[in-house]
Amino acid sequence: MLIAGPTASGKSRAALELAERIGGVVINADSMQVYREAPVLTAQPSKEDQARVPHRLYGHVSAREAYSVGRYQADAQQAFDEARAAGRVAVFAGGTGLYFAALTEGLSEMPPVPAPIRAEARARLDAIGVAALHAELDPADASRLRPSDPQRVLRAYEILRATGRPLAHWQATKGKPVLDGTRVAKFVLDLDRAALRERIRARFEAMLDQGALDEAAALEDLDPALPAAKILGLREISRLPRHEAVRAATIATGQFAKRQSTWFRNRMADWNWLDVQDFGNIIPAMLQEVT
RNA sequence: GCCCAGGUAGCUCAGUCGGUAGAGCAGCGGAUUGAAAAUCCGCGUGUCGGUGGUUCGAUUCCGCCCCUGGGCA
Repeated sequence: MLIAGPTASGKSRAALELAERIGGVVINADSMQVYREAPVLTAQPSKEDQARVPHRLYGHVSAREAYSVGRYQADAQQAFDEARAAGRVAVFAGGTGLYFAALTEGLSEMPPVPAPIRAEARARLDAIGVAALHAELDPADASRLRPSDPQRVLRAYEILRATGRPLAHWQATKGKPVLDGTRVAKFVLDLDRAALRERIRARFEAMLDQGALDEAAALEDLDPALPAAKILGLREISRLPRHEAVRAATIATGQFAKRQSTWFRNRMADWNWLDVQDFGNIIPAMLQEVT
């Protein structure tokens, strides 16, 4: 069972209650909840909640590592296989559209890029700029990537350097989805933007009272190039007084929620959409889909 | 009470020598293949405080009123 939804929409709670009812195991599908050092800031399920039902892939890697969709796909595959072997239903819950794509659509097979090449590519990007790096790409990649998109241009450059072939070549191959051949029920939790923003604000206030400042302090020296450095609220907490941090983090998180919604609305249009406004109906609606 | 400054987009402000206005932020829409809580693309959403006057035409000029901030009493 797949439960997607924007941040603060109540996915974790829904997944927990559903898993309890059907003897399932909750598997994380969120790119930031994998980091062990920031359970509060990334809104991971509490220790108590995780004790009620088996949870997988929450805080299972260090924020000082560079995690990725590729690693997620492998981790998710293993967690899923183990759930099945144990005779349990896998309940994937999270807000990362790309991770769900890895589960249901699969990623292209691609060789890993060695760390030295990644470092070198990054240095070159910093040295000559995105547009110039874009000009060095294979035409197949250059034509489909904007010269203003540093992240994708960098990725294409890395792959070209590491494999000698353009990214487009690899992306033309289709990999096997984690849930290939599995019968899945897919749900998107929905809530109107204004209400969501208010929940985000209230949740951030609560995070500050539950140790978010200590988490932020402990990650003060984190390499800004690492994915975990992008955890929402991290920068705001360490640089601003409380009320300004709340305001800034709420805005940043609301903007993120909007991007999530765009993905869900356009890429998960055929999923089962449930309004979180009346949370009581969600679990029954999900159970009805399963039986 | 008097004097000064100001009232323009959700916010902070620019501007129109009279021809109904534009930036940043916020917001909205879209893309999304190993950094995805990332990265990128697109879109001004407005009784120009109110009301009279002058004018072909007023957000702009003039009068009065209201509101905000500062100063003097």
